[in-house]
Amino acid sequence: MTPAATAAGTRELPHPTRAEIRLEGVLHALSDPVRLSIVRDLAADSEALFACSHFDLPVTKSTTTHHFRVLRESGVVRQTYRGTAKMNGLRRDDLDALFPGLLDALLAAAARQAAAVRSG
Amino acid sequence: MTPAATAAGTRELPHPTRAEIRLEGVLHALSDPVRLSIVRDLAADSEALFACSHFDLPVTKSTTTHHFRVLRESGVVRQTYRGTAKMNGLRRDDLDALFPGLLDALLAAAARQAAAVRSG
DNA sequence: CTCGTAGTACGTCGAATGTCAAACTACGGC
DNA sequence: GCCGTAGTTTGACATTCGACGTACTACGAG
Repeated sequence: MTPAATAAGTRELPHPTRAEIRLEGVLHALSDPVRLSIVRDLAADSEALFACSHFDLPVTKSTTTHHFRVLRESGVVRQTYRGTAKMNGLRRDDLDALFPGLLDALLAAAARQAAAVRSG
Repeated sequence: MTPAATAAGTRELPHPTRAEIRLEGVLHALSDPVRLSIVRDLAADSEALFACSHFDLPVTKSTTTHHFRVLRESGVVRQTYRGTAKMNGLRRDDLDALFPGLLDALLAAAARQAAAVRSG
C-alpha cells in the first residue's frame, strides 16, 4: 500500500524550501520552551541526527510529534525517516543563509538565560 | 481620582525588570508581523520615542493597544506617558545586556526578509 | 507471520491569541 | 467648563495552541 511512500524505504515529509521559511514562523517555533530545548540539543552536535525518541521531553509522544512538526513546518529542522526512527537535524545551512548570525545569537541567548536561571 | 497615578502628570506602567525578561517571551512578541514591524520602526531611530499613534498599522486602536502591551510586558519596549500621548522606546540596552547580538541579528533578519519579499 | 518499538492521526479540551466595536478615561487647549 | 485627541477597557468572537489519550500505521527482528 501507498507504494510511492514506501518506495525507498523512507516516507517523505513535506518541508518548506529555503525561500519559504518565514522569520515569524521561526520565532514562533522557538518561542515554546519545549521546542527551544529541542533546538538547543540539536545544535549542541550540529552535524548529528537524533531520533525523536532520543529527547527527554516532559510531554507525551503525541505532543512530541506535534512539536517536531511545528519545527519542521517552520523550517527549523529537517526530518528524514531511517527505518522506524525519524531523524532530526537542524537546518543550519538554510537558516544561516537566510538570516546570518540569527541562529547563533538565539542559541547564545538561550544558553545565557539557562545559565542565569541555574545560578539564580 | 486615583491621585497616585496622576501624581507627576504621568500614569505609571508596569514593566518587567531586566532580570525578568524571558527569551521565549521576546521571541513570542516578535513572532507577530504587526509587532515585528513596530520594533523595526522603533529600531530605525534607536534613541527616538514614538507615540503609538505615529505607527501606521493595519489594525484598530484597541488592537494596537494590545500589541504594545505585549511588547511592553515581554520587555521589548519601554512605555512612558507624555501628556496624552504614550511614548514608546526600544529597550535596547536591556536586551543587548541580556542577549548580546540578538536584537541586531533579529533586525537584520527582518530587514533581509523584507528585502526578499519586495524583490519577489 | 508475529510481535514490539517508533511515530502518526484524530478528536478533544482548556487556555491564550488576534481582532473588533463601543463605551470610557486622561490630558491639553480654548 | 467644554471639546477633541490619544489611548484604555471591556466584552465578544473565531482561531490557534499546547496538551492529552486512544487507535492506528510502519518498520525491523525473530
